[in-house]
Amino acid sequence: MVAYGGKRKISESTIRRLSIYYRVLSILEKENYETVSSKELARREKLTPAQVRKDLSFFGSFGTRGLGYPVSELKDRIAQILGLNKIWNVALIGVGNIGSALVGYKEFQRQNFNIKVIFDNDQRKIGSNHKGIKVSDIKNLESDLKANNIEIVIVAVPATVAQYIVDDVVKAGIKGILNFAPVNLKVPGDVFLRNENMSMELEYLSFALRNFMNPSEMDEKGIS
Amino acid sequence: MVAYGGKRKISESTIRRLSIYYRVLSILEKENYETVSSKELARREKLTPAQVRKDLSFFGSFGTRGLGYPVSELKDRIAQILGLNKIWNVALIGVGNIGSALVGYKEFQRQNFNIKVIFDNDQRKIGSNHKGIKVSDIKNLESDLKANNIEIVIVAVPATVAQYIVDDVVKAGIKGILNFAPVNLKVPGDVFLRNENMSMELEYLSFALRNFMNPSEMDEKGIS
DNA sequence: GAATGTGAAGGTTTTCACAGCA
DNA sequence: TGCTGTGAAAACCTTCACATTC
Repeated sequence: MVAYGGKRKISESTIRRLSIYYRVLSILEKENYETVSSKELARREKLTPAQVRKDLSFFGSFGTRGLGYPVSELKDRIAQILGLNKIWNVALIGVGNIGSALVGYKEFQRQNFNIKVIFDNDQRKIGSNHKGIKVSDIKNLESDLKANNIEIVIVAVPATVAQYIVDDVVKAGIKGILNFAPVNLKVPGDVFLRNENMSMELEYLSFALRNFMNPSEMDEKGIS
Repeated sequence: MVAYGGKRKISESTIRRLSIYYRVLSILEKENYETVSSKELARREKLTPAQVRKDLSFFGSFGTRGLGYPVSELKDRIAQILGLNKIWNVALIGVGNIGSALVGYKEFQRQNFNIKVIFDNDQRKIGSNHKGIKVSDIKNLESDLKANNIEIVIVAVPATVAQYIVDDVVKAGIKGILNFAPVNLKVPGDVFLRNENMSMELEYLSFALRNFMNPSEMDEKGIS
């Protein structure tokens, strides 16, 4: 949970849904909608209207009774809340399989996450170009992070070395880390660490297919 | 939530944590641990011992009082529960940025998710080889899915075409879909669909860094 | 009339605390 | 004694329902 404005507690789920609202509002804006109701917003993402209203109410009163929410304005407000109204300087460590996919990931760019530096320890990769971004030697980590005013670091290195890398990243003063390695990393109390585990959702599918005949069963009877 | 064994309700979070336990148990097994307590399991992943015990208790009594859980046995039991004790035949649609990263993703292989076929609509890619897997023409989707006994399909195509692709995948009788496109897809009630949204965690970091000085504040006071 | 904003109710998940067993 | 397994309590999250506003 999260305290906001010194008062209200905001759950992780609410923040995740803000991301979703932001995406839908971007689409609605392109489709030239001026306003949108909580009902319509909910329908588009299989949520409930009450949930949408409650989520938004934690941050203020953005709607008009009888009318709904102003699309562009709400989108901008959410961008502000999520911190998407500024460009984030991001560094990527590791241009292996996953790393190179992230470099070209359109969604990051669209949301103002700007990958400015890439690090690797492979001499064959160092100095080369990945979509216009030069690959730096991991040896220069601390100085290059500072030189580029990096605020967020994405770690896409093998699990075996991830902790060492993260230790160095922390030493360089970085406070936000996104980790793709399947390992629980230790960071000091003043560092935000999030993990992205791509096989978790596949495992969930595996569990579901293995144990149930169809999704509705998961809510109801179930089998052994 | 999920009903299991016709009785107990199991939450999505519990299943996600089973994935985590499975990973930790694999490591403990390699480190030659014979048993592990809920306390140690919790410590390694920043959970509580009570949580670990409760999660496991939904599926049976695997531990010994006074001693803990047998590592290898528990690992195997969880594999069974999650359906990881069989090889899953997986197809990947779209070998763009993300798609090509997934082909070589070690974690999938390690957990018995076997990408057998790759589809694309780009003539330059069709026929070529990606890490030993031939890229098929998306036109042959239905027949190739059947010929390879595919059970799970990973969708890694642009958001604009994802719904059309998924419609075809559903028509081919596939019941498990993992979607990487940032869009809410519609599937019939008998199909399991999970979404992987890689920018969501980055947005969460952005929110946290924007609004709080450090993680502990998120649980306590908070600022505006 | 239509749709927000929000206390209160209802439901779910986590934590507590302890009985029970090796 | 040490640690599991589990009802009960606490914390948390979602939904309801309605007063309020445009």
